[in-house]
Amino acid sequence: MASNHLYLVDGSGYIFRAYHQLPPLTNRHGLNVGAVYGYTAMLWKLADALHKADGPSHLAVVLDKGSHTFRNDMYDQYKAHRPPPPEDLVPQFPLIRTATKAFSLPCIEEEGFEADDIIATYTCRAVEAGWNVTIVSSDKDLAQLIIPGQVDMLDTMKNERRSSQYVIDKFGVGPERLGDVLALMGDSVDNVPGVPGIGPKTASKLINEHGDLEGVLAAIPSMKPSKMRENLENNVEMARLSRKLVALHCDMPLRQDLDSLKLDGIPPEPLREFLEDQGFKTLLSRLTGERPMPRVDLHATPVTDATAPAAEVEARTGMPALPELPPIDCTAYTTITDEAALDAIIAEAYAGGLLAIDTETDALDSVASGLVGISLATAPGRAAYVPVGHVSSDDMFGEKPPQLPLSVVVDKLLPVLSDPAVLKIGHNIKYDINVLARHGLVIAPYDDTMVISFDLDSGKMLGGHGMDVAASTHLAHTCTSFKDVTGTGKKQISFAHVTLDRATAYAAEDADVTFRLWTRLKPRLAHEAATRVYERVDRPLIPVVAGMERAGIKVDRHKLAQLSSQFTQEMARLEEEIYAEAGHPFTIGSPQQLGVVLFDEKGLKGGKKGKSGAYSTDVTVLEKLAAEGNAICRLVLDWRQVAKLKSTYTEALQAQINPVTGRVHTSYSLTGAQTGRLSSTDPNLQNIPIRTETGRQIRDAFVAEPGHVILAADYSQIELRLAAHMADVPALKEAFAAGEDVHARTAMELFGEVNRDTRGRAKTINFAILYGISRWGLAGRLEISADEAQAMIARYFERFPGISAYINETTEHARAKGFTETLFGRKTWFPQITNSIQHSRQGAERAAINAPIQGTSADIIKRAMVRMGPALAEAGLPNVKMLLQVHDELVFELPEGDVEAAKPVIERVMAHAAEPIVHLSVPLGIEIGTGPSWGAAH
DNA sequence: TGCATCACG
DNA sequence: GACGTACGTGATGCAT
Repeated sequence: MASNHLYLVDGSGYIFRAYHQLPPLTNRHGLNVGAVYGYTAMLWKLADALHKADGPSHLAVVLDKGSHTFRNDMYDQYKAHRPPPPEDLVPQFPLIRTATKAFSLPCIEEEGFEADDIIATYTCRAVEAGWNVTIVSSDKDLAQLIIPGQVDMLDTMKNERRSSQYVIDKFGVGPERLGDVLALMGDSVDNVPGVPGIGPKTASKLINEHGDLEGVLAAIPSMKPSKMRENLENNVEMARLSRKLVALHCDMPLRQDLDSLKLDGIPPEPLREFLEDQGFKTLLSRLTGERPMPRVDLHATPVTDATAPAAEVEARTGMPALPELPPIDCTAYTTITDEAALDAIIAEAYAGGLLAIDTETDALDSVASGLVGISLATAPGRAAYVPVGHVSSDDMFGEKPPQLPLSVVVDKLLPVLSDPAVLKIGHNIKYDINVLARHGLVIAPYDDTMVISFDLDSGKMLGGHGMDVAASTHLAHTCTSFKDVTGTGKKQISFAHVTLDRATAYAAEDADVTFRLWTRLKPRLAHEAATRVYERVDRPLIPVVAGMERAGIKVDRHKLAQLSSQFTQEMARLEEEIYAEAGHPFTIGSPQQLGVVLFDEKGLKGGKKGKSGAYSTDVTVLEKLAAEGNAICRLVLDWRQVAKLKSTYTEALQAQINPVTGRVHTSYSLTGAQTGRLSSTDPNLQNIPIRTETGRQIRDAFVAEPGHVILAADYSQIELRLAAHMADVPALKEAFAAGEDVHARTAMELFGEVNRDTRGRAKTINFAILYGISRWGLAGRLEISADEAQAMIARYFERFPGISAYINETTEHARAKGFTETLFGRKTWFPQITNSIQHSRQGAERAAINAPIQGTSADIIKRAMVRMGPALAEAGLPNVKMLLQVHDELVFELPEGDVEAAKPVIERVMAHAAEPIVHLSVPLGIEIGTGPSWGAAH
């Protein structure tokens, strides 16, 4: 028996939510239609489920009409505090009606009645008739209507069906008692008063104890005296009124009967016209069947139109549009296998003064991999591939393809690669510098289109600044993907096994694309005031970082192995104890299983969180439970720490030791962090433990060669110093100038006394300021109430007035211009800062507050790195090698005998790295330590 | 592949 | 009408 299933769409509720959660979108009339688009896509999805299991057989959209309802007659404050809808949402209301009509769906609205009551009435009628009902809404009031097995709710934005279990999880009572709980809680949005001091937890507790609201009110005299009893006594009538306000009414007059809501598919014509008018192309193409149905990701931010940048750049900077480039043709490239052809392209490079270059290797690691081929481009479309390390491919039956000997290619390229008259262009040229350095080749001068792209557009390019993203953004070109050439997974082959024609098409394209990118991006540097940061900070850093990667750092394998076995024993011991506490073995590393053990089996209270609905078992939760005396939590915390150290550090690090050099060579990304910081991968040497004693032991495995020592030099409190300078805070500047303990000084200003507690709190607040504070966040960190946190922030701003001005000016600038700048002019873009979704926007604001500070710090240490080599050489210390950078720290390896001479040079270079471009009003403090290992140098 | 967790500045 | 609580990273193990 096919049963009827009625879908009731809460259109008014949906549009508010869609407005805040979906990206803004403009139709051809210039109207913002983001919410309408979301609504249209949702209706499409619902209508499309017609006849599917759980899909609708009947459907109606219900809208609010007018603002005065019988609830206002009951309580004049009802919904009184609600702010007027945002300006660009208002014109979308009528479009909702238009959209619904375009789908030929019934649209129900009654003057003087709220959508909720109409939905309730239809639900009751349908239930009486034995139908199933799905209410498409996320309004918690409507959850009162849920009936297990017959009525449920659908949240289309989270793609989540909600049954009575959802109500029980969220409100502690079933749908039939939800009204009583809501009445006690009140609702600040609808201005339902409720009872002060009673939130969801207390409300559900009371209702579960006393049955319903009247039961609770009747029980007041038997309650023991408390603030809560007092609140209840004083608000009996308010509670009764609230109960009436939240109650849903099933007796509204219905103009359309149930059967008239039948859904019979959607006539295409009015819909097509509507979609065309609004410019909803994706939906339109689905309607006309031009393209297979792509999955619409409603949350995706629209990507920059690949053809737009030139015009956009022109509009923004006045830079004239550049001439068109010829189309990219991957079949037009040549494979160079004889000397004459190589000579010819080198001659072209000399003639034009430009040579784009890209190297292909047999692995991703620039220090360990072998050279397979080099591609060269001398003009857009004019590119060639020089294979040098290809071996037999599958279809060549073991025949090695013809190619020039590596030594010949190296000899021929050597002069042009270092010729000052030929600019070499690479995309991530650090990689090529390292690969070619192992064959004695030096590249100079050079440009790097990846770094240029980063210096122009940091924060704008969602997928990073790699070749594929850069090509599609700036050239509207989709590159041949590496995986298309080499395959993927088990079938993946090394580039050395790729046939020459395929290799040429792929590799020469990269050189061609690099050349084209340079023609597009290089001119923008000057027009967008990014030349200084590129030429004075980032470009000169490239060979310096390349050198650090090649140098690597010596790691004591035995020390790591010894730690590993120590950790293994420790874990085994903890495991046993944990299993004993739990009563059975389980996978401790599985947060899911751990959650079951702690919260279901042992009954600890910790609640669920996160959209997956899983229990959270992170440190903050476990620490709290451990402090309450739950032994198992402390054991799990200890186990986690040791497991982390073992898997991420002692084990993985041993595997990363290069068998040839006996050292670990990390790879730094110059474009990975939006603020301008470096990042480190394979392995990440910027997160080696230091905060705990056990973890610190890992640093002891980073050692110097015999006769040498490790020297670590740190900027002390550099970000706080920069904040003091940039926000112009006299009290902080004085403290730094006098060499005082700034956190203590802050504690004095805020609390009037300095002790361990106040200094610790002051330190937290100082950091909070750098990260863009919210009272909620600070409250959580300090374990105080939001009000107290608010008072503390107010006091901070009062004592350090420059700070609040800095925050306001920085966010204002970011909003107006779209980016922030460091003292050296490095830009970071914040496209989300005008996002209509509140939390996206606020996230961008916090990041914008932090970026100038973090970014200036990055600029300074980068300048120190650039100057360090020449300064040491000039001081007669060529054997001092810079190995690592960890954001505010530089790590060196040097002969023992050089230590005393090197210290003042390193100190001076770091302390004065900002000059002469920037003069800081605070000194930069440097702390230096030395020892046989990295651990000992701290 | 996504999520949770945790290592660093 | 609901959200989710500090900035910036990268690596790992589990579960799907």
